[in-house]
Amino acid sequence: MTRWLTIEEQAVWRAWLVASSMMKERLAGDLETATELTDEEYGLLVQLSEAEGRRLRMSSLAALGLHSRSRLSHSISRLVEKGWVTKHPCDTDRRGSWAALTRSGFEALEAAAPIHIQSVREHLLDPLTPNQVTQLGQICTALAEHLCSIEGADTEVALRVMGGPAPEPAE
Amino acid sequence: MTRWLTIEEQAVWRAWLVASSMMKERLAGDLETATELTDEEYGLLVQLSEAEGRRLRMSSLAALGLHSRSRLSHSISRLVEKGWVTKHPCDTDRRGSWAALTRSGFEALEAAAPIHIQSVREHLLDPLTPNQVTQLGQICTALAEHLCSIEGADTEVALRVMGGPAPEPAE
DNA sequence: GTCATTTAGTTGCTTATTCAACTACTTTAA
DNA sequence: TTAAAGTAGTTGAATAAGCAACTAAATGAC
Repeated sequence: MTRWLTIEEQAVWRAWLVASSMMKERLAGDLETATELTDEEYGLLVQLSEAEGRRLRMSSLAALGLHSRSRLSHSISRLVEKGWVTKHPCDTDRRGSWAALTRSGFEALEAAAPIHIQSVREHLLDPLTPNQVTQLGQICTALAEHLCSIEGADTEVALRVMGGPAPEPAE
Repeated sequence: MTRWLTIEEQAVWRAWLVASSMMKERLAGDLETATELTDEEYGLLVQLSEAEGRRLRMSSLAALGLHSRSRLSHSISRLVEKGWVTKHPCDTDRRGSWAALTRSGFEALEAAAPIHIQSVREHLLDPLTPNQVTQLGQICTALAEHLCSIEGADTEVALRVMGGPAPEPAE
């Protein structure tokens, strides 16, 4: 027998659903209207910018959970066409290849970062009390831990790595 | 000058990002492996099921914020092909049309609902303390209110209406 | 060594999403 | 009453995403 949601549980679930979907849409919108990067591109470039040598193996990039392998391949090709990323072969494993951030990719990212940060502040942090911000951090960490454990992913990696906010403002 | 995020703020933002994207993916996955409905289809059918007479005008459906107008048109066509929805013209406004849930659409939804509820419990509610569930509800409501106010949407409608969990178990 | 497996990554095909243009109807207002 | 503007919804072409099949290299068992 199914245990249905109580009114309160339903309200929490719907609030979560609405907030998370609107948030995603809003942040993507802000980014895309004010910069030359889409949300998706921003995410990938951030990953590259934060990696050692500003480059990552395709597999590592895929493992961050942003994309399926094939989607990543397609997306990176587009970034290469735009001149923001270059690819070169890996010499320790000749199947592999590196995706590396170019100068102009980094500049695009630098230009976009303030917009993005501002947007996160305005829509996520500022509407909440300082207490709520703390609570939200704990709650989302707990949820992420649960979800990572289920699919055998490493929470530390997921939280350190995904969808970060900014490249270092200076080199 | 950009005011960058503190370490703590960054952690909150990333935890939110990771949790919300993994949650979405997980719930969609659970639904799609255990039922004949995709996440998107489920959302649309739920809306119809909860509406007066189990039907809605295309415009109302679009206004719920799930989809753009054109995407909705395409999606509904697919649902019609699958026999879960029918369309008929509106007589008070001859530009308009109704999308109505069919018997078999309702049955598909009924079959899927317990899976979905179970999934929401398991991944969203159960990993949190009762206190955290309450806090999360308040936080997400605040965020939804903020986001709705920005885009002139009605929070009440958004929270009442979007992506609900279930049709009534019996007629 | 060599054959089977696994891993890295790409490609092509199908399906879905977006964007802009379009039809058709309604409303406003002169 | 009729022209202008707005609203409801669809369509088609372009772009992106997802899936399955594929190449190529590495690993592992014997």
